[in-house]
Order: sequence, then structure tokens, then C-alpha cells
Amino acid sequence: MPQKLLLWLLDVNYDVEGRIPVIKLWGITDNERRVLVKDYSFRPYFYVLPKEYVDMKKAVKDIKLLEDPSEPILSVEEVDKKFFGKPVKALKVTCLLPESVPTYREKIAKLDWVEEVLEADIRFYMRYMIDNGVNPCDWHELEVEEEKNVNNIKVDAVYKALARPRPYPKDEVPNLRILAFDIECYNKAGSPVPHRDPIIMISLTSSEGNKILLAEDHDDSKILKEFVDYIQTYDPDIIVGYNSNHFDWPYIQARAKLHGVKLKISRDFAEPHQSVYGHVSVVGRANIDLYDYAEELMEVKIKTLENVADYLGVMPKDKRTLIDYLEIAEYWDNPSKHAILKKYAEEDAVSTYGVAMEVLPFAMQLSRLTGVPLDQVLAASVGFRVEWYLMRVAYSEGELVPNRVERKYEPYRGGLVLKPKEGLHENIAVLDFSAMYPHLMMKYNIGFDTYVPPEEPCKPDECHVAPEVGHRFKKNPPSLYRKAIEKLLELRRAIRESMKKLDSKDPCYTILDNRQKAVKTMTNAMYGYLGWTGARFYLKPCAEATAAYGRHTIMATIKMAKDMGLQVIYGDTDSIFVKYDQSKIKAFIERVERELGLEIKLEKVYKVCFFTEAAKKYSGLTLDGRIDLVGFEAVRGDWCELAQEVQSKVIEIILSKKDVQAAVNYVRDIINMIRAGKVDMKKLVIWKTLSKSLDEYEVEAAHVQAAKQLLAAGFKLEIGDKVGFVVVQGPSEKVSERVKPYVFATMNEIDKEYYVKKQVVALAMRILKYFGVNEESLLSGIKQASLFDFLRK
DNA sequence: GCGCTAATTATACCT
DNA sequence: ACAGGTATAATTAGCGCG
Repeated sequence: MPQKLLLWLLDVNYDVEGRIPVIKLWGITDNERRVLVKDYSFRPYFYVLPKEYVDMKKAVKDIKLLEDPSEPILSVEEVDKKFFGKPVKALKVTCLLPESVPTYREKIAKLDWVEEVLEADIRFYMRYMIDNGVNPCDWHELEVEEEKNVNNIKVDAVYKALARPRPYPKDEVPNLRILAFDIECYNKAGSPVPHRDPIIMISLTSSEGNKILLAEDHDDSKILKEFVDYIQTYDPDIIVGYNSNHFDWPYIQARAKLHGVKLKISRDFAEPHQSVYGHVSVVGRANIDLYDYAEELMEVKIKTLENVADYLGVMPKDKRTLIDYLEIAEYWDNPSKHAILKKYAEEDAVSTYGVAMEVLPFAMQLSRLTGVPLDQVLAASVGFRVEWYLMRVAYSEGELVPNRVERKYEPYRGGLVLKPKEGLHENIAVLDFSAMYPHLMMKYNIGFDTYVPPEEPCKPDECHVAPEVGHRFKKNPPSLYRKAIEKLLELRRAIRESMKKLDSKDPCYTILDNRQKAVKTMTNAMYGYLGWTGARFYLKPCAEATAAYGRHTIMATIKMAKDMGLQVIYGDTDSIFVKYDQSKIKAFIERVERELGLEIKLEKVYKVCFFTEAAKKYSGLTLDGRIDLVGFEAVRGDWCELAQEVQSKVIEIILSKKDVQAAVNYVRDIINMIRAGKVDMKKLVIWKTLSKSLDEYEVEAAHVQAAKQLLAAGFKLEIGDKVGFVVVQGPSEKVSERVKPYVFATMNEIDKEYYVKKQVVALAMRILKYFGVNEESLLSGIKQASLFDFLRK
């Protein structure tokens, strides 16, 4: 019986059933039933772009001659498409099986008349979604017929699609069953290794509450089975973990293999598997690693679950049961400590669940916007998210998608940065252009499809010529990038418009707010993508021209400011800092917008603002009394906490009290405390990222030496990990020969003078030297002139 | 070989 | 595996030096 269905798409994959490819749409209906819709009607295809002056009839014949009867080619048809903006005739080759595509791509590419084979590397289910306007995390209307659930798939019903899905406008997100999990492993000998160390706890949190699965002493075979059972019973739509793609899942898989336990946790009772962008896929559900999201949180320097949960307000750090990671095994072996370990494990899952609640609404909107499935979208890098979005725009414009090619890195000039006017300033206005690069790309119709190469003629009034670099872009038709950006800007405008009509407590308001944020992120990423040599839609002159227009714009803005008597203090790429003069600022903004055709905003006003001679570093006292710290070591994760605290405090004292002596006294107190050993060693730890494998380093860097010590002690370290170390006393001059991972160090071996001079005093002096303080006086204690005296000079 | 400076390497920030 | 621009520390190379 044919029937209609509203489906919110959770996951998509494909299978070949009896030599027929089947697209599988896993989702949730408006009456909250979990269903699988199978579409048998879609076939894989790709395009062949012939060289010019090729007889298309012969070309079609040539392709058909390559056909292997066991891998049918269903059709070869001539189609009109565009490639780099130019109309082209291409051949669309449709196969029966997705596996045939790579085979025929290779064979056809070898034909002498073939210029290029295109879009042969787009995964089958992505192709399906793009071509049918199907979006993950969005609603679709379907005409279906119920099928017998022959394989006993874990859904309420299985349907056969009678027609292609149609997008259905609906903002709500269905109630989803979310499961957070976390494992604890026995780690008596450093980092746990699966062949030796069992999983001792699996902690689970869902809407049903918390549950902890405990190993029997050192035997985890039973909890692995319980884990599988729990998943099939609770039947989550979304499974979340923290670093689960790279730790929990591989570990569970290895332990399960050891015990011969089948991890039949997907909705089709298959095991989890490695998939694109390094994520682990569980068919019919969305498995999400929240660590991928944490990586984008620049404010959180050391990305532990505790820190992320604390930052997001999910679980304050001071309320957590924290146990030393190294002592987990000891807690396990000692029955009297079991309860604490359990609490710790439980809080991990609860935190993960809480973080998911904050992150998932955004992830869903990002998935919906980019078309990248929910379980992949956080794992996919920004470049790929932008690319999938652009591929949809390209599809709707009939533009063929260029192949991914390896290009050598080609640097080009970027934004303009002014030398700041050093010292203290009062009443400073910060103005910046809203989304400058995207707007420039639109304004000058920049794109790989509108670019006019130097040898090609173009009437001066029909093209834009970029300043400095001279690249030309046709004024018409609109470039793909322009269309894409226009769409994003219009979308954001419309979303914000609808938000105004809603109460901020309305669940739809939050959905829209997250949608609006996702659109903004994508808009901001367009320029970066444009200049990425790995991009399919890369063309160097586009990026170069955009940056050149940017420099031109900010230079013109600076000129106008000066012209209007506004003293320019600093500027970086799309922002300028000027002396605040309320009456002039208004006229200035109007003039900039009128003459440059771009929106500029008064971002904030600083009562007091401080610059050193260095660019990209400043601090300001805002009108509401807060202090902004930008670029200073105090916001960099590679300085010890104590030195950061000192620098922040010094800046605060200077900006709000203007009392140099107070700052000096404060620094001296800290110096004395260090020398007396009265500081918490944790505040002396320096964290640095391991950015490559240890043998690739060309110098003996401190954190690398520390990493080697950790490795020797049985710790596992990977690229991207942060190494925490302290500098200890020793015979060597070199810091790198006097480092110790902080986990091995004690306070009495610390090189206190290193911390005094190279950390605390160094950062304090960064500020205080502008107020007549010298290093010796900080270290010894000679009286200083006050700021008042200093300013009178 | 020594002592110095310049160059290189590495990291993390800003827009 | 989104861009370039910038600051900074520490290590290492290179230079003069009979």
C-alpha cells in the first residue's frame, strides 16, 4: 500500500543487494518511529570531458566498447554542462554498480580523446543526496510502500521508496535518543595497550540515566557483551564519546576481537567500521566524537574533557571528581577506592552527555547546511565542509566539479597589518568590516569561473581589475563563489528575521540560532577555502585578488580616517583602531560605507587601551569595565600559568589603576614566592603541542625531549598531543636538557630562576618596560617612579 | 676551539 | 588537510679570530 512519510534524515549508506545498488535512508518520522527507507532507483554515474573537436558519436562508441558484461554500463549520454564557467559538451556515463565507477574511470581516462574524467570520486550516497536535494538532519516527504523487515533490521519499519524524497520545510528536530559512553582501562604500565590491558569500566549516560558496566577483576569479556546489549536495547540514534574515534572505539574493537565478541551495534547488526575523515561509523546511527568539536574551541588550550565541559558550563571543574589518570589501575585493584573510580567514570560519561547537548544542535545545523552526514561533519575539516557545500551549488548551476589535484604550495600576499602606536591610549574606537573577504569576493565577482587569463581579451568596462596584482574577473555572469556567498548571506538574514518573531525560550529559537551560527562559520571559511591549494575550486589569482582588494580597502579606510581627523592607532586586515570622537565616527562610518560599498561597524570602545611596539598584541579596558587581552603571552597556551597570571594582573593594574608601583610590588611578591618555593608546581607547567613525529624534529626542542621521556616510561603520545613539562635544575645551559614531564617532577628540583627570569619577569617586563621599569629593579627592588611621574616626563 | 651573532626552527597567536 | 602575517624563544649554523 503506497503511503506518505515525513522523514528526518539521520544516516545514509548504500548496499548492493542482488546486484542492485540500494540507497538506505535511516531516519525518524514525525511520529518518532525509527525507519529505514530503501531507494532502489538510483544509479552511479560520472562525467567524461572530451578534448575539443572530438566526434561525440565515436566517443560514445569507444566507451561502450570498454564495457565488461559483468559490470554493466547502463548509458552514455551527451550532456551540456559548464566547466570553469565555460559551456562544454560532456558525456554522462551511468553504471549499474558503484564499484564499477573507479574501474571505468581508469579505463576511460586512458582513451586518447579524453581530456578528463570528472566527479567519479563522489561517494554514491553523497551523489544521491546532492542530486535529489536530500539533506542530513532535515525533513523530507516520501512516497513509500512498506517492505517486510526480512533481515530483522533494528527499526520500526522498512520501506521502499516509490519516488525520490522531496525536501519538506520543518524546523523542529525530533526527540533523539542519545547515548554517551566512556571507557576506563587498566593502566598499570603507562598508557593502556589493548592486547595487555583490559577495559575495567564502561560508563554510559543516556536519557535513562547512568549505568556503569564493571569488568570482573581483569576480565572484560562480559562487559563487552553487556555494552552491545545495552546499545541494542536502548537503541540510541546518536552515540557520543570523547576522543572515541581514536581511542575508545579502536580499544573496544581490539578487546572484542581478542574475546571473539561481535560488536553488533549498528541498526543492521554490523560492527562499527573506520570511515571517512577518520571517523568510526555505526550504520543507522550517528556516532560522534566530541573531541572533533573541542579542536575548534580555540579558547580551550588543553583539550581534556574536564576543560571542555567546564568551558561549556556543563560541569564546573571544581565540582568534578578528579583522580590522577596514572592511578586508575591502583584504584581498580584497591576495593576501597572502587567507589571513587566509579564516580569518576560516571562523571566522564555525564560530562560527555552534557557536552553533546551543547554541541549537537550546532552540529546538526552544520550537517544540514553542508550536506555532510551528521556523523562525519565534525570529523571533516573546514575545507571539506565548504567543499561539499560548494559542490551542491555547483550541481544546481550545472557546473562540473573539478577533480582533486595535488598542487604545490604557492604563497601569496595577505592582509595588511599596521605597526601600532605604542603605549597607553584613552578612548579608542575599534571598527571593523563585516565579513570583508566574502563581501569583496561578491562585489568583484571573484571566481575560478569568472577569471580572465592574461592572454584573453576583456573590455575594461566588462571586468573588474584587482589592485596591485591586476587579475581580471568578468562582471557577469555571477561567479559560483558569489552565488554561494549570496545564498549564505541571504540565508542568515532570513534566519535572523524569523528569530525576531520568536521568544528566545522557544525551542525553535535555539535551532535557528544554531543554524545562523553554522551559516556564519561557513561564510567566514569561504576565503580560506579559496586560497587552499587542496581545494577542488582553487585558483590562485582568486585568493590573491581577494587579498589585494582587502589591502586596498583597509588602506582607503585608513586614508579616510586620517582625512577626517581621526588619529589611527592600529589596524589589522579588516579593522582599524582610531581615537574615539563620537561625532566624527558616525560621519566616518557613513563615508566608508558610501565610498567603499561595504559595511563597517563600530565594534567596541576602549576607555583605555595599551599597545607594545608589536603588532597583533593589545589590551583594552572596555566601557563595562572588562579587560580584553589580545595576542599577549597571557592568552597563549605555551607559557606557564603563573607567568600568564602575572602578565594579566600587571596589565589590569596598569589599565584600571594606572599604578606602576603597585604592579611592580605585585611582581616582586610573586618572585619572592617562587624563590621560596611557595607556588603550586602545576602553575609552572609549560604545555606545547607535538606537531610531528619525534624523529622529524630538526632541533632538540624542550617539549620533544620531555615527550621522549614520557615515551620511555610507557606513555603513548600522538601527533597533536600536548606535552606538559617543567624546567628543572641541572648542569646544562640548554633548557631542552633540563626538562622533565611534569608528572615525574617535584617542586624541589625546579629551576626557580628560570621561572623568575624567563617566564614571570619576561612577561611582566613586556608591559612594564613602557613605564620606565627595568628588569634589574624588578629582580632587586629599587624604587620606581609612579606612572604619574612617568607620564609627566 | 671560543664567543659572539645571525639564521633557522618551532609554536601559537590575530584577522 | 581553510588563508597569510606576526611575535617570540630556543637551538643551531656560521663567522672572525693568526
